[in-house]
Order: sequence, then structure tokens, then C-alpha cells
Amino acid sequence: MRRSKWPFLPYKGKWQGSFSERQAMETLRSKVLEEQHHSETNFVSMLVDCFRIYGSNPSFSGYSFMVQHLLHKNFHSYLPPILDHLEKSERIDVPEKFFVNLIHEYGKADMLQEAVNMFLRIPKFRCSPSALSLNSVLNILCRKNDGLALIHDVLLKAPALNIRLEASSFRILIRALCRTGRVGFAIELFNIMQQLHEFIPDSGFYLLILRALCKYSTPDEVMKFLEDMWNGGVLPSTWEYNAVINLLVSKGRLNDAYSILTRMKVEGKRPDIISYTTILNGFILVNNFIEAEEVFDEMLVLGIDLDVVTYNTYISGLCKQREFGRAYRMVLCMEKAGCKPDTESFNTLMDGYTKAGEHVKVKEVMSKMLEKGYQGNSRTNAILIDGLLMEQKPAEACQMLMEMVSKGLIPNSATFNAVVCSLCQKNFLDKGIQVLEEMISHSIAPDDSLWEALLSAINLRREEMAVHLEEMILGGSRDRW
DNA sequence: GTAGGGTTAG
Repeated sequence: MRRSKWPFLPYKGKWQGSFSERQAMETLRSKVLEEQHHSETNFVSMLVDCFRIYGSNPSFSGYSFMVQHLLHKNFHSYLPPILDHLEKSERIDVPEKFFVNLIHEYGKADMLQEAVNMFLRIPKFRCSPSALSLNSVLNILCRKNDGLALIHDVLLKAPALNIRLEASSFRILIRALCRTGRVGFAIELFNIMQQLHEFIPDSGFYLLILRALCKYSTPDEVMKFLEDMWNGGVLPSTWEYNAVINLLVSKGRLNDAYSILTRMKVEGKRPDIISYTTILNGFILVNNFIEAEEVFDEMLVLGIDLDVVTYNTYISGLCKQREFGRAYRMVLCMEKAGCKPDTESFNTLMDGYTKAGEHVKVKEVMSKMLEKGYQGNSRTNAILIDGLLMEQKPAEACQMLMEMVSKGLIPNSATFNAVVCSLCQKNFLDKGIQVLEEMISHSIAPDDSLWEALLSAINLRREEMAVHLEEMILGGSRDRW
């Protein structure tokens, strides 16, 4: 519907009021725009004067406009006088939306205490706050770590403001607790919400907590909560089940992980490529190649389109079984099966050959990779360095590592540590220290074995020098002194 | 309606 262009709509029963307010607002708008701000600008009198010209007091729109203007200009410190004035304007009942916005803006400006104070002050503006205001303040407090400490106080004072906590408020709190890894408290609050406040949680609550448990908790806790969910008639999606499987696999609980896969099928949710690859990898990690093979076969039977991650995982399994022929063929043939290998496919194969001491084959795969147009990445180099260390060639490994660094490919701590250790053990103390300096400049922490190797190399050097010095002194004193 | 989540140097 089109709104009338004319301002002659009844406003508080008087169109004159509306008209003069419009004029005052126009004046205020232009005044604010042309005003060159300096520290002594008095925004309250600017507001009051604009309205006084037309014989009235500032309307709510006037206050609101001024507040918006100050927020827009980031003049937060000029707000208090305006707000004080609004508080004393007894004929204006301030709508709650105004405070929700203000609290949000204080949050954006990191003025958390001001936001809390504003929230607690709402009734003084002839407004009854609801869960809307409470949620807005909880939202900003939950986002920042500094804010979490203020939540307790806000919750304690909420009843005095006549605000009833709603499910949405609990959701904000539980989400914050989950995000910061305090899942135990989240579950506690979740229980309080159901028992004391008699809320029936929707599936969103369960999923929020389940996801956090997968990230921060133990398999037992996750399985326990999963039981609760099932009993509560809430079924996780494939997404959540995959997170559960991932946790179980990472803790070596392969049987539990596999039972989740079975459960998914019972619930009619088809486990996807992520579910299967995670389990496939799990069986390979614990050297259970028979089960791994079965999982892989099941994927093929179900017609799941294998992707490069699945292939790479499977290839790593073949390498662990020293089935290098099959692994090599798979890297070369997977493209025909509809999946282009990536650098990691070659890396996996090279890593397998390296661990088996097949250094000639490593070079062969490397040239194959380059021939096919793939560039090595930092892991390729790390694998090659590993090979050189195994061949007892620490100086060459060191050179390769330094070349990597100069190209901006920063190896991880394991590679750095291994190179420094080998250098020290072979008595290349200076080179070792040079690499150590490089590590430290990239904030990579040396591990205990490195310090040990370094110290024994230093001791060895000291003994050599002591012997050398002794010989020098004994030899020289005879003639000169 | 979609991506995301899964491998991978110890």
C-alpha cells in the first residue's frame, strides 16, 4: 500500500503535533549534518533547541535520530547526557527496540559494561524489558571472553526486571558454553532448563551439545549423550554422526565407530563418503587391513563415488602392507576410474617407499610426479628429507631444508627436529645450530630429543677442545716458557 | 538451495 505523502495523520490526537515534529526533525537533520563537531558540542541543547523553535519538547524520533547519529559517528561518549535527558522525558515511553539496538551497538564497540548498565536501566525509561533485551545483552556478552564474567550478574538481576528466561535465552548461553569448550556446564544448564523451567528442548539443543562433545569430550561422554538423544527421540543427522565417528576413530574405538555406521543404516541414513573414509582410515591406522578391505568393498558395492581423499587413504593402507605394486598402479590408474590423483597421492606413495628404505623407487615416483605436471609441496620435501636422514646424509638433508625455507616452504616441527638431531649426532654442530636458529625464527618449538642431541654434541665438542688445548699447552710450554 | 565434515610427515 502506498503511504500518503501528507503528514496530516493523527498523531497523539493532534496533527499539529505531527507537523511541528516534522519541521523540528528537518531542522535537526540539517543542523546535525552541517555541524562541525568539536569537543564542546552540546548535543542535548542542539536537540532541545530544534524542537523548542516549534514549541515542543524533543520527540522520541528526535532522541532516536540523535542517538543513531552519535553511534554512526562513533561518538559513544556523548550518549550519556542524551540518555539522561530521555530518561527524564516522562511523556515518552521508550520502545524496547531502542535498547536492543543500543545494546547491540555497545557490543560492537566492546563497551560491555555500558551494555549491561543500559539493560539494567531500561525500566527507568518507562519500558518493561522482555527476553528480547535480555537476549541482546546475553548475545554480546557471550561473544567475548570478557563478557562471560558479566553474565552471572545479568542473570541474577533478570528476575527483578520481571524477565522470564525463554528457550532462546538458554540457547544463547548453551551455545556460548559449547563454543568455549565448557560442555559440562552446557549440559548442566540444559538439564536445569528441562527440569526447572520445563522446556522441551528441540533437536537444535541436542545437536549443539553433541557437536561440542565430539570436539571437546571423551568417547564415553559422547556415547552417553547419544543414548539420551535417542531416548529423547532426537536422531542426529549424517553430519553429526560423522563427527561422532571421527572422535571414536581418533581414540581408536573402531568397533564403536563401526556400530555407529550400522546404526545409521538402521535409521535409514545412508552413511556417506565421509563416514566411510573416516572408518577406512581408522582400520588402516590400527593395521586392521582385513576390515579396511571390507569397508572399501562396501563402498564400491554401494556405488559411492570415490574421491581423492578415499583413494589416498586406501593407498596409504596398501603402503603400510608393503603392497607397493598395487599402490603404485592405483596412483597411476585412479584417473581412469574418474578421480585425478593429487600431490598427496604421490606423497603417500613416496612416503611408503621411504619408510621401506626403497630410496630408488622414491626418486622414480618423484620424477613420475613431475613428468605428470605436479609440483611437489612442503610435505614432498619433508619426505625427501626424511629419506636423506635414513640414508645417513644429514648434510644433504640440511641443505634441502634450507632451500625449502628460502622458498618460503616451512617444514613442520618433526622435520626440523629430525634434521637438527641428525646433524648433532653426526657432529655437524654449527649446521645444527644454524637450523635451530631458523626454527626459532619461525616460532617452531624444538622438542626434548633435539635439546638432548644438541647438548651431547656440545659436550663432545668441549671435550675435543679441551684435549686440543691440553696438547697445545703441553707441546708449546717446552720451547717457549 | 549449498558447503562442510573425512587423509597427511611424530
